[in-house]
Amino acid sequence: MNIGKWSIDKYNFTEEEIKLTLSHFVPQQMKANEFFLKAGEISNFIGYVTRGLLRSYFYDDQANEITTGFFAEGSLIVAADSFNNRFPSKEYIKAIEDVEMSVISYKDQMELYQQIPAWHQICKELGDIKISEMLERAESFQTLSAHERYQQFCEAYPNLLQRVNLGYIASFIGVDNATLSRIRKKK
Amino acid sequence: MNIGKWSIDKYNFTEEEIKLTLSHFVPQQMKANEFFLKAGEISNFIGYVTRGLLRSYFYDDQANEITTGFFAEGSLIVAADSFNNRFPSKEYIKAIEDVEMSVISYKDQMELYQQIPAWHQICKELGDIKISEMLERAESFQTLSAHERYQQFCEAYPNLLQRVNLGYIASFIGVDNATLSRIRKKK
DNA sequence: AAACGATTTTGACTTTTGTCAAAAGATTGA
DNA sequence: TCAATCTTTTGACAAAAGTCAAAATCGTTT
Repeated sequence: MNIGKWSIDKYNFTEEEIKLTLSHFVPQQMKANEFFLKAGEISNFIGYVTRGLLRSYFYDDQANEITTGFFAEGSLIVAADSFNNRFPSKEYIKAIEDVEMSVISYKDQMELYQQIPAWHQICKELGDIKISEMLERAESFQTLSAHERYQQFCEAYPNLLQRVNLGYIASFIGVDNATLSRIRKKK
Repeated sequence: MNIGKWSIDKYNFTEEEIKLTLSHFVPQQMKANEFFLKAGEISNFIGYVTRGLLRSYFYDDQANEITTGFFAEGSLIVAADSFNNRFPSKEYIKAIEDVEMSVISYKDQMELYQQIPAWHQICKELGDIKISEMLERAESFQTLSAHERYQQFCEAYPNLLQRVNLGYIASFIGVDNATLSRIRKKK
C-alpha cells in the first residue's frame, strides 16, 4: 500500500529546490467516483493525496474486480507499471471519497531531473519504497493464511476499515467476499 | 523473478561509459552451496550471473524455508530490500549450482553515480523492472489458484524445472510440497 | 417512512489445499 | 557399491476457502 512512508523531510532539499519542486505540483480536486486513471490510458500523473481516499483495481479474466491498492491522505497515487514503462494501464484508479491532492505530470516530472539534482535521489527512494512494499505484499500472500492476511491488514490500516467496502478489502487480500465475512465473525 | 529482462544494450552508453562500468564489475566464482548473502548481513554486492544458478530464501515464524527467487544466467542477483535500504537481510542467497558472475560493491556502485551520467538511468530502469516483477507476482497470488500459479511458473521458467528441487518451487509459489506433487500428477 | 439498490451475512454444500506419516525414489559420499 | 540422507510421492484425513443463492442489513433517495 501507499500510506505515510514518504515524507519530503527525508531529503536534503535546498530551499530553492523545495520551491521549484512544489511549483510543479498543482492542486486539484476530485469528486467521489471520478477517475484518476482509466484502464487503457497511459498514466501521466503522480498525485499526492492531502484529503480523501482513492482505490486502484483491475478486472481479471473472469471479470472480477480486483482491488490492488488504497491511497489515503499522505499517499502518492501512482500506477507504477504504466507511469514508469509508458504503456496502457490495466488498472483503474477511482476516488472513493472526495479528494484533494497535488499532481505533477510525467513531462514536468521528467524536467525536474534537469532542474533539481536531488530529484534523482527522490525518485530512487520512491522506487525503493515501492519495491519494499511489494516484496512485503508478495510475502504475505506466500506465507500467511487468509485470516492472518486480514489481521495484518487491520493492523496496518485500521482507519481504512471504516472507510471502504469490505468487498474491496476482500479482493485486496485475495479472498472471497463470503470468506472474509466469516473470517470477521470468528473474532 | 530475475531472468533476462535486463540487458546492457538498452542504454545509450558511450564506449567510455561501458568501459568504466565494466571496470567496476569484478569476475567471481562460487561453488554450489556457498552463500552470496546470509541473513543478518547487509547486502553489499550486486552480482550478474553468467553461469550457474542461485536461490534466495528466508525462514518464516514456523522455521519453514521460504524460497523467494531464483537467479540464473543473465539475472542480476540483488537482495533489494537490504541493498537499497542498508539494513540486515532477512534472506539468504545461496548457490544451487557452481556459479560464475561479475560483482560490484555497494560503494563502487555509488561512485558510478558521479562517474557515469547514465548510471542514474540504469538504476532507475532496474528498479522499475523489479517493481513490475513484484506487481505481477503479487497479482498471481491474488488471482490464481495453486495449480494456475504452477502452470505460470512452468511457462515462465521452463528451464528451471529441471534444475531445482520441487520443494523450492513449491514454497516459491506458496503451496505445500505434497500439494505441488499432486498438482503435477494431474497433468 | 417506504422503496430501491448495493453490500454484507448466512446456510448448505463442494473444492482446494494442508497435515502427518509412511513409502518410494534419487543423490551423495565414504 | 552401499548406506545414509535428502527429496518426492502417496494415503487417509482435516481444515481452509470457494460457490451459489437467499436473507438480512445498510444507505440513499424520494
